[in-house]
Amino acid sequence: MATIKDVAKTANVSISTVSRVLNNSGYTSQETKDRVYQAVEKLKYQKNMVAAAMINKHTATLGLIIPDIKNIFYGDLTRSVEDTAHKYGYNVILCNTDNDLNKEREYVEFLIQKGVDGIIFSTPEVEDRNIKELVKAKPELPVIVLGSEVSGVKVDEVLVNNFQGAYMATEHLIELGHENIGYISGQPQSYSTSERQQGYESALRDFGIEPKPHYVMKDEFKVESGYQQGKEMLAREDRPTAIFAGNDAIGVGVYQAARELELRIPEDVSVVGFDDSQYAEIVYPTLTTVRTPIVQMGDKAVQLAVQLSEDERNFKETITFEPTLTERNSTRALKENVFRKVN
Amino acid sequence: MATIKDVAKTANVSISTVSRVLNNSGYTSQETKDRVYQAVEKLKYQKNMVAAAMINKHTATLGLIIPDIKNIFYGDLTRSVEDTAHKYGYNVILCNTDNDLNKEREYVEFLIQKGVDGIIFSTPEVEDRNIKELVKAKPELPVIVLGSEVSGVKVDEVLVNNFQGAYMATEHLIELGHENIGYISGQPQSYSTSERQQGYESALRDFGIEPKPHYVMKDEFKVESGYQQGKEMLAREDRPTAIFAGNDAIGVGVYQAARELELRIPEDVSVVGFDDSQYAEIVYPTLTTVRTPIVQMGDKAVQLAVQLSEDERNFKETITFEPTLTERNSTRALKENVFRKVN
DNA sequence: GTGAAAGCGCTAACAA
DNA sequence: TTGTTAGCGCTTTCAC
Repeated sequence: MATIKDVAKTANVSISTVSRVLNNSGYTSQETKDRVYQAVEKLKYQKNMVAAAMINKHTATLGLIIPDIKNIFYGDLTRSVEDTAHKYGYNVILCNTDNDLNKEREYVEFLIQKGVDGIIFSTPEVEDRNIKELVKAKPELPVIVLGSEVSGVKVDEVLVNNFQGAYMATEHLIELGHENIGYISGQPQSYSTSERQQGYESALRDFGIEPKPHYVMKDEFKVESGYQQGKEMLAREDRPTAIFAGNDAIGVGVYQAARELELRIPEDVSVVGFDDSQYAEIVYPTLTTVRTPIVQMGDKAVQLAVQLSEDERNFKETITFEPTLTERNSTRALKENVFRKVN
Repeated sequence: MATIKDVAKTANVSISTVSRVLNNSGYTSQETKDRVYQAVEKLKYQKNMVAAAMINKHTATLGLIIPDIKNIFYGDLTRSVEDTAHKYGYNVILCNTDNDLNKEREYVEFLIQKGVDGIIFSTPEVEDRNIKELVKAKPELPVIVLGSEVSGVKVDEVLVNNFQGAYMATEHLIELGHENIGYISGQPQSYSTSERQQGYESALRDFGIEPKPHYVMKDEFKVESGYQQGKEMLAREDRPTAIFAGNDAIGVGVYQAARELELRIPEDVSVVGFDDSQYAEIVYPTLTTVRTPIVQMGDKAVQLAVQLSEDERNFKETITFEPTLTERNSTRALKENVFRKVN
């Protein structure tokens, strides 16, 4: 592979001149510029970025840490992150942790050794000690947390308003006349799970409905988990007439459970999901769900990372995006709405 | 950040000694080893891999080029690739091209400048000029093509037997008594599309059924495309009683089309997909589909890339994996099977 | 405007 | 067994 030396030689200039024209730094005459570009062309020279990175301390690479790319939510997120990164001239190294903090730590170390310019975490844990340690150990490294808050340290966060989303979902159901509304969600220790629960309960109370503890179940943000929990909740004597699922995958699991119990959706049970992932449009009936503006969020996270690494600004900010409700066909009016907002 | 110099200083040895113990190369006494490790511990030293890479010409990074990570097929694939890469101590840089060859070229250049140790292409194009150019320009760079053949150049390929998979799908349908079987598939120029078509037609012929050209449609490997094509094909007077979809996404689109036309699956129309992606288990009824051993394929691709980069072996090989049929609930017997294999 | 030279952090001869 | 030294390919002062 041709190096800068080769270019210098064939262009009959010094390597510093080559560097200058290629990086547009310092003065160079048009004539030498031309000569250099010709040489570059001729030798098909490509800059060795690892050599450059050694000096610049800039690798144009971002790390993205997620639980699992097979999960379509993270597919959408990753695509958005990669797209904006690419727009800014960065690449992204993908890391799947399966929510395993040890695996995550390994990845973080590796990324640091490789000199990435920033790390974007999209991990559902509130108590992520890796993030805390990292932020303390390397305060100059841009760290963006996407989708959840981390307790105890200040980092840049880009969030969706989970409370509001859950509130909207629940409110929608209440306005349709539902009173017995279940909440089936994912990891109990996850930020989203608890924020959404608060929104759900808050909506219930605001309409004068007392939340029932046995209408709340939590396990994992997965189809299988939604199925198991759904089967249990829908098999109850006093089964809810509507279920607010912590995410779309759980919603899909609830569909399966309902089908097994010969309950029709939405006739016998309404369901609302969260995320507005691809699942929502693929299932039948299509799933009413809370839309997380995932593309904008991924975009913003990368923007922050890039700014942090290039401008070295350093105020930790929290940016919250507002969700919207996407109404489809998995909910229906139970009866005329008898509930009115009391608070 | 602590450098090797700092470690050398606090351990009271030379930097080459530090390098030796950290890389387990050459002789070092236990005592110095201990001292070095202590210093490393104390300073929380992490090796700067970009400096090392400059000498080694080894970045422990692989590039993975796919059309779109949002497509769940590539989600599964990417996960498998990343997992094995991680097992071997490599990271993967993800690149989404949207099948845009210009975008792909950009990525390839970037990856080369960053000195990746290999590139895995999973692009559906047979005529990918980027791959051809790359292989010619840098024959020493490990290039693995995953899931499709590239005409005109020798590269390492890991494939699924598309012909056989399509044959099995079609045969399954024929054995169920279907004669009028449609084939709705993706990009006409894609390797998979044509291989699968051949398997489909071959099965038909082997059972004495003449393929009908108007039962074959091709557009894109997407839900929407399956829906549009499905609507058209199922609206025909002589609509097929079964459809072999080029992949699961198309199969899902066919479901939607059938629903719109008030055709029941599998009562009125049977459908078989390809890939055995997550979609297959989520839709209702669950989708019978040809299972691509995607995990093993991703795994193998990485193995090859790693071997190629570390051992510098260099025989271009083609590894073909055999698909299997996963029977679920989207197909049913039309009548007693009247077809017998004639060839 | 341009070139010489130092040095980024590390590895690998080569000496000792 | 350990240290000295020469680079890897590039950027960037600092002279000229």
